[in-house]
Amino acid sequence: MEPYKELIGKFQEILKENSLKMTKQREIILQTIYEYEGHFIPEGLHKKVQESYPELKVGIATIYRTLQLLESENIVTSISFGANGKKYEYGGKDHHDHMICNKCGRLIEFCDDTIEKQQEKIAKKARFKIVNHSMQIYGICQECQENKK
Amino acid sequence: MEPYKELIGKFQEILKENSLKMTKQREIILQTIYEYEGHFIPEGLHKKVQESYPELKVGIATIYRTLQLLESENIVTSISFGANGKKYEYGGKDHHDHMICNKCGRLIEFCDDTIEKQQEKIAKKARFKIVNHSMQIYGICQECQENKK
DNA sequence: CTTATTGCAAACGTTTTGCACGTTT
DNA sequence: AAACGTGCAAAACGTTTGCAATAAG
Repeated sequence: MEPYKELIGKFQEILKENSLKMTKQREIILQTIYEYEGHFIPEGLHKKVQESYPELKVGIATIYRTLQLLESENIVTSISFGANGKKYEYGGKDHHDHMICNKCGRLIEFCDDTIEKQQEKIAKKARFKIVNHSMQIYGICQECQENKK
Repeated sequence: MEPYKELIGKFQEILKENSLKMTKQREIILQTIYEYEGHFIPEGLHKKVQESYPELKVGIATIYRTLQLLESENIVTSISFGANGKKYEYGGKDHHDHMICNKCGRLIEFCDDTIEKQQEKIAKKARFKIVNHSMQIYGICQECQENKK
């Protein structure tokens, strides 16, 4: 995975290009996301940031504003859950999709070239310009199948 | 497409199995969904129901409660838009996935056998039991590409 | 010194809930 | 009669916004 140094350099470039400023908050948020294992929700990120840097009193609004910025730059990606908000993850890994367990909520990652290529074909036919895509398979994960009660 | 008579029969069975009751509201909502062309949001469904049966004063809560029930029985399916709610559609048609225009919000349907089969392969490998799946391709639809400003 | 960014609290839109009243079984 | 469903209003939820104060360029 991309080293943190590279990531923050890329972020600084993006900021410069858009006449935005590098702040302590943005740096901490980026770092916390980079170090986050797996998927997270804005509130969880907020708690982690507050725990690590209580003296800064980072507000939840800043978390949301920064996530918006990072998502628009494809540094993080998100999956929506209707009224239940979004889950985010750091996007520096390879592209992948998710299987989502209906019982325990776990996200299992996968990626598949055949599907990726097929998507491109479909979009081309409809003259649809792909920006992004996501695919979810819902069901029951192996563990929950075994723990059935 | 499945005739309405069959649909309502199926619905009545589901209700009986779960010791739920058939009400005027549930019937009207089911019928309105069946007749809905394309995708809808809960508020739109609510308006349509109210217009057709103003004397019943169906509340938005009943719409949400009924949609929950119908979705859990796979009679409708939904796509989430994070904080922006969900779009629903009647699920009695053949399975299909969506391309979603980031500009105008339009949903374009497609379906593809290659992808469907590939999904099954992937799930089998992970011993994940598929209940459902959904796939979205985000981007810009043809029309919005032409109307670019 | 100009402009962007922040935290806070209030506002927002969607969805859910508590409750007394109605309806279905 | 018992159990479930309803409309209503209020609450809850995740998210966004207005604003005065603060910090970065």
